[in-house]
Amino acid sequence: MSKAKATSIDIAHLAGVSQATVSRALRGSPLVSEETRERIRAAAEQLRYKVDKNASNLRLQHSGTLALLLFEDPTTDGSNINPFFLSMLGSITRACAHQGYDLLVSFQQFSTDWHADYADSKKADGIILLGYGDYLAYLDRLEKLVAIGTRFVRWGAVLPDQPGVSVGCDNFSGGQAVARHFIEQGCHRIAFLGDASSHYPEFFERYRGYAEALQQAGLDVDQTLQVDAESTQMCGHTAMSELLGRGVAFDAVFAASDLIAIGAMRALAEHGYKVPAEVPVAGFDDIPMARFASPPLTTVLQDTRSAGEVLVDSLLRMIRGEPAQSMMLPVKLMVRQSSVRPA
Amino acid sequence: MSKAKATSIDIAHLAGVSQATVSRALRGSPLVSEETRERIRAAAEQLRYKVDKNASNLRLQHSGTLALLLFEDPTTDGSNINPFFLSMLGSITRACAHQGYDLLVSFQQFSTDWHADYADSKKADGIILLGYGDYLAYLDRLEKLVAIGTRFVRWGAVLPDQPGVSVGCDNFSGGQAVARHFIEQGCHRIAFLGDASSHYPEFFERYRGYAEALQQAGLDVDQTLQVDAESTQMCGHTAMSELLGRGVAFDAVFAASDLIAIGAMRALAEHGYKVPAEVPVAGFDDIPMARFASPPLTTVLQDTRSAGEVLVDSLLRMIRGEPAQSMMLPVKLMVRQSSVRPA
DNA sequence: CTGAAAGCGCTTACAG
DNA sequence: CTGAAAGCGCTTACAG
Repeated sequence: MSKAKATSIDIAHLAGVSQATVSRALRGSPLVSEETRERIRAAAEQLRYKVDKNASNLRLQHSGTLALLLFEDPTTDGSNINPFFLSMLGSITRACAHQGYDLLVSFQQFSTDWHADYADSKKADGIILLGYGDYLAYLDRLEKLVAIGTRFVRWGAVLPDQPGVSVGCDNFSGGQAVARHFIEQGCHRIAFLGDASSHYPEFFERYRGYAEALQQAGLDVDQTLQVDAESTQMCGHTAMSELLGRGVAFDAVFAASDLIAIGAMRALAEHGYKVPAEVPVAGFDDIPMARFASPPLTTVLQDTRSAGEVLVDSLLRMIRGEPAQSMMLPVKLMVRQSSVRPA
Repeated sequence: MSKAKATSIDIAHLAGVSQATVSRALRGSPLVSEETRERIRAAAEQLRYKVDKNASNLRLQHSGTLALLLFEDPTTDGSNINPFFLSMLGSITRACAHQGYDLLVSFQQFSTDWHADYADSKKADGIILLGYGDYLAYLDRLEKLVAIGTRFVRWGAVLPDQPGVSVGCDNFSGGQAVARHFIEQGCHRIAFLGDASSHYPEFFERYRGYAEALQQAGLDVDQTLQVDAESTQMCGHTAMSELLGRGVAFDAVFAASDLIAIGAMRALAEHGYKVPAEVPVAGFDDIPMARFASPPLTTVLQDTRSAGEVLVDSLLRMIRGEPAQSMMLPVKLMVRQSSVRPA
């Protein structure tokens, strides 16, 4: 199609210098005279020369690339990615660009033996782990990663004694804020839709915050008001139907994620309940569609923008051999119509 | 942290063979006896060996990687990526994984001199171009890409005589379908919100489809019913306000994208108009939040899933040196509440 | 300030 | 079926 790509030798010939000098000039070494450098730059431009990254990386023993591994729970229908992760992906991409790193994106089946392939094969200098799934099943993989010295950060619940570095939001406070918001409006029997066990620590923290708020208000934490659900609309719909089927009284619904909340609202509507007049509802995440739900969904904002920056910064710090710690990001209750009973 | 990564030489020593044989065995060459191969596989596993991609790629002169360049219009607020592109990104990622390719994701300022850096530097074997922006300004870059033999596909309007390979949906038919849907309900003065010039060919095709449907129905195409807007909610809001300010009569609104439609619906609500009772509205794209808009938004589905597959397949075909052509994907009108006047 | 040379870790003709 | 050797295109100590 077009003649083969120019190499540094071609530039050297054109500029009348050695190949080594071309490399130095282009990498900005101070050992090259301005005059020579200019000549080389011109030659490089003329031949549309670009440093071969494979050769350069091989020599430098690094890649200038970060890998983002997106885990998806295999139980989801697989056709659409959770919008929360998509927006994390957007912010991580931006943060990488800012730092001059490339970002390799990959979906992983939770079952595959993914650990460290990217790092071991030198395709990436470090790894960002993103996604839900059974945390306990995932834990020993993390430990293995730490053991072999792979640099990685993960997004998720930030708990004591975790392997590696984690970045997550303050799920506990978020759960607390939602529960308090309902309690302030006089709700006493607040249902919780979402898994609440150490298998899903993010949801569990939200649940713990919710339970704490109830107890502080002198309210019971009633197990029959909790229904397991993973983060999809369908699960939300199912869980809500399940709750309605139980026949227990409740006066508010706290869904562990926005997708669950949206599914739950649909179930409520199908059963003839009015949100928020009869049942106030709140979610968690503040995905883009939350504000466009009907009614607009009260939720807890996870700031994906700063989350992406913190993830990338922490990882880069580890790559440079600097210390990096786990970090918990603040959340913010976004009160919208779905949770506010008309006066 | 941990000892240096194992190389093929380490494996060779361990397995008692030459380094060349290790390479052959691991690449599945038939020139290696099963017995030897097994021994090597075991040694590799024991040392947790992974082929160094930089070395391998350098030798093989390819990268096994595709680059996705996401252009964003610099006039948007920059904090959030268009959800439509996000879902394209999701589907492209999946398609790449399917084909065993890695995906490098990068945001590009429309102004930067992006062309072919990824390909020239051998970081990627081919490029996928995604994003709006002034098409005319972008055209000569495409031509340059073609000239230097870069393999790429772009998502966008599929027009005659375009440089390179394009994949896009049938915007014309989509626009036509929306207009007809309104006309069937007796609407005569359908406003169009969105740019309608060759600078934005996707919107323009939608507009042309709309105009064609009007003419076929014997209706006027009234220029005062068209308002420029880029694909953001804010622009939609502004455009709708502008239209209302003009004081011209209209009985339906066709927004060139869902984001525009959602912004327009908010403006309509602020001005006291009921959708769809007083003004039916439709959008384009079918982004996830469309069905959760209030009322749920009638729109034109672009099948991002197959779009991603077609983009990746076409690019891979080009990389293999096979012929690849531009392709137009079918669309589907999704009728929801926002466009249907109550009887 | 510049050049000759070694070497990063692979893959694959070439020879056996 | 296996090994010795060349070479992919860089970067950087070493020598001048």
